[in-house]
Parts: sequence; C-alpha cells; structure tokens
Amino acid sequence: MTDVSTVLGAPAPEAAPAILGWELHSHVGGETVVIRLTETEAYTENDPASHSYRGLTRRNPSMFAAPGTLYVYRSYGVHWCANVSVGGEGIGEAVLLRGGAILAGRDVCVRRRGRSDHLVDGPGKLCQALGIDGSHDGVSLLSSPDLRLVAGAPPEAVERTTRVGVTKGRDVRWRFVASGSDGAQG
DNA sequence: GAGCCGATATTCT
DNA sequence: GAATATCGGCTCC
Repeated sequence: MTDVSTVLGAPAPEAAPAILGWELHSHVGGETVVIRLTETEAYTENDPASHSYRGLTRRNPSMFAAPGTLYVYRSYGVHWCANVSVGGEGIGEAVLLRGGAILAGRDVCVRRRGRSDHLVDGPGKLCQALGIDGSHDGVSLLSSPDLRLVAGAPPEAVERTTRVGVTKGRDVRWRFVASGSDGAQG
C-alpha cells in the first residue's frame, strides 16, 4: 500500500508520475464521480510556466500549502484547472491533473460536460467533469468530503513527454502519461 | 484525423 | 497594459 503522505511530500517531478494510477473521488453536488489519473504534469518554483515561478502571489497560496491541498485556478478566463500541491508546506510545487479515465459516474460527467466524448482529456474538462471549481481551491484532498485522492495501483508504464499548452519552459519533460492502459476515454 | 484561431476572467508588473 | 498551465468550432485533406 502506497503511503499517500510520503508521495505527496516528494518534489513535483517525482510526485507527478507517482500519482498516476491513483483514484480521484468526487462527491461534489451529491453526485459521485471516480476517475483514475492517467496524465499529470509537474510544476516547480524554477519553472517559468509555473504560477509559483515568481514566488508566493495572491492567486497561488494553495500551491504553497501543505501537500495534498487542491489548487484551482482559472485559465484563459473560462476554464478551471486543478492541481495538487506537493513537496511540502511553503514549497511552491504542484502537480497539474491533466487527464484521467472514468471509473464511475460517467453519466454525471456527460451531463456536466454537455457532450458524450472528450470528457476528461484536458485539465479544464477534467475539472468540469468532476464538478471542481474555484470554491474548491485550498481544500485538502486528504480530508475533504467532496474530493478525495486515493492511492491506487500504478500503471504498467509511464511515458514522459514534453508539455502542452505551455509557452515557456518547454525544455523540461515533466508531463507524465500512463500507458499500457486504456487512456482517457471509457 | 489533425491543425489553426478567437474568446474570456483574473492577476501581475 | 499584458500575460496566462485552454477549449471548442471550424477548415482542410
């Protein structure tokens, strides 16, 4: 059994691949959705693309909070993106949840997304499918009744690729994708 | 199936 | 004033 606290206490480049295969349970709005994480991305304070690059700012205190804290921010004014703070309290590292595979509550996701495909194959879509929004910023995935991160079996293989949608810091390969399993669609 | 392009809110300098 | 970790619809092949 993987120790959740230990993994989340690791630096982002280590924690990001380590939580692939874990389950994210959402009970937002009284509806249950469970996904298995298949795609994550690491962000650190040394990363020009990271919101913590310039240190603690008004919008990102959750990124510096205790490991397991959910950091939700709005992207391009329209989409929500969910991150899990890692590394340790006071350390501006986080893992962006980019994609997953739906294990339960697919119908709920379809209703929330308003479509039956491309449900969780992007950060913004993932949030919408799980019902995550700005009100969840700062909650702990280890103790919140609405959202919980549960350690699961690691994927058969993990691919390391370059990041997408990032205009800076493309030189690092901190995007991790679970392979050997079904991917984002279910 | 893959690639281009505009829109939108909040924040930082 | 400018930047930002995206999405969805459209076009073309």
